[in-house]
Amino acid sequence: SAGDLSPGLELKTEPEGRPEPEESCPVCGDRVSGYHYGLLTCESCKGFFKRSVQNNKHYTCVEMQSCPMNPLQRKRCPYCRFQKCLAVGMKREAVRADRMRGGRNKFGPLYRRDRQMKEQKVYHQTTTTPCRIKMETTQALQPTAPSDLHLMTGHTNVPLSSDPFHQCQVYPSGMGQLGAPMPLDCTMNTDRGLTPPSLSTTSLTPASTPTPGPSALVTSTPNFLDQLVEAEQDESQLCAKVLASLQREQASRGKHDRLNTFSIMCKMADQTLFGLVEWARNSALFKELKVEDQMVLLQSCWSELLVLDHLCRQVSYSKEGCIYLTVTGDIEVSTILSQAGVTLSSLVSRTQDLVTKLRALQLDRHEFVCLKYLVLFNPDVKSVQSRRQVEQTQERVNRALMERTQQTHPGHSDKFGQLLLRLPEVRSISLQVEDYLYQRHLLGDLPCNSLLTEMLHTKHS
DNA sequence: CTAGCCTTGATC
DNA sequence: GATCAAGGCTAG
Repeated sequence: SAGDLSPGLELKTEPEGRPEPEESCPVCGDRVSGYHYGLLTCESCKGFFKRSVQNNKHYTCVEMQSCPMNPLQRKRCPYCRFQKCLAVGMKREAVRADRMRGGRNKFGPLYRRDRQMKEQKVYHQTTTTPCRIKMETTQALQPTAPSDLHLMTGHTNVPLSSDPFHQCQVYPSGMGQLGAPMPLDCTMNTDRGLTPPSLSTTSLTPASTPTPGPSALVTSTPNFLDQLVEAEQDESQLCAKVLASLQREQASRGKHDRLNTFSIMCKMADQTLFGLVEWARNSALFKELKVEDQMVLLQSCWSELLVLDHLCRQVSYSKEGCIYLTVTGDIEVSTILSQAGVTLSSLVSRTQDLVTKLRALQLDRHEFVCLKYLVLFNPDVKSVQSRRQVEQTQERVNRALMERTQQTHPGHSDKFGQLLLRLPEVRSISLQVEDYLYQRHLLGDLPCNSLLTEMLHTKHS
């Protein structure tokens, strides 16, 4: 029609209109065209980010990874541009793997909240008499507002390593859209009460009741190992927990926003971690330790326990050439290797090698439990107070393991020694896992408020 | 490859 | 039915 005023012109000729909702693109400073992949950006950065993620681009910078980003120079270095995109908080998850058009995703509410917050800001700038209704909305929004993880990434130059799982989406069966909308996936986990509590000092304290005298366990009994094994948690229980947690998560998302494999694995790891902490806290041997020692031990070995747990699951359940992932069914190793980046590929193949070795050794449940205890009771952990006690327990389990392997495999050359020789590799893998997870965490890929993140943080702080 | 404009479609 | 963030298309 005759109007034909470009929006830009319209704004310039209307200085006293609304207090300028026009922002500049946080990536390059160009004019924003709307919310794209998590925040307000310009049209070109939207397109650039989409192409980069869709085609799994890996750029390199020929300069110092700090190239200027403005509308004129943004084309020069896609590496720095993409880094900037991630740093300001553009979300890979918002790029659809199935390329489905139209519709909305889980960021809809986020966008609305962001808008409201901006409105509030403007409102407070322009008036000094806040009205009640507005205050109420602000309060309601306050707690969830600044939770974005990417704020913490700042301008770190995390190398854009593997970006494996974003393309391969898995749809666990039975994931309907249940009612109960969750506030926002990146906010507080209100259901923490149902799952084992977090590792913070407060939560560990009440459960630990240092047994005064020598318990039945501590005096050497012939069933020592059996008792340890009995305390193990059931695999099907874990599976149910993971599924429940995944269903909660999926329920809070839209159809377009299916959890990808990486998110699913994070959830699994998180639930497993809860289970492991619970396992330790319920263990009679562990309860005898001071709470502070319990803390530092768990903080030191959680990833090893996680790896060990994974290994045992693979030895027991996985098919040849596949990784058994509890809820997603089997995933072929070759598939992962073809999609994963360097770090993850190496992790997967190292782990698979270990699985092969442990399978050849015919690792059984009793031995696995022993290994877990050996890892947990690590007297070499710095700042352990009752070092002697930890040492003695470790030695005790060690002896039990030795006796058992000699009993059950009298003909086996040295199963005991062979098992112990695997532990350094477990440790090494676990460290690599931590590194990998921390990198993904910095990229904003890890769900916030997970025990996993908490553990990562205590180590890196 | 870039970026402006176009088409889609779940949600409001 | 309007909205508006997804993906698609295509000159440059």
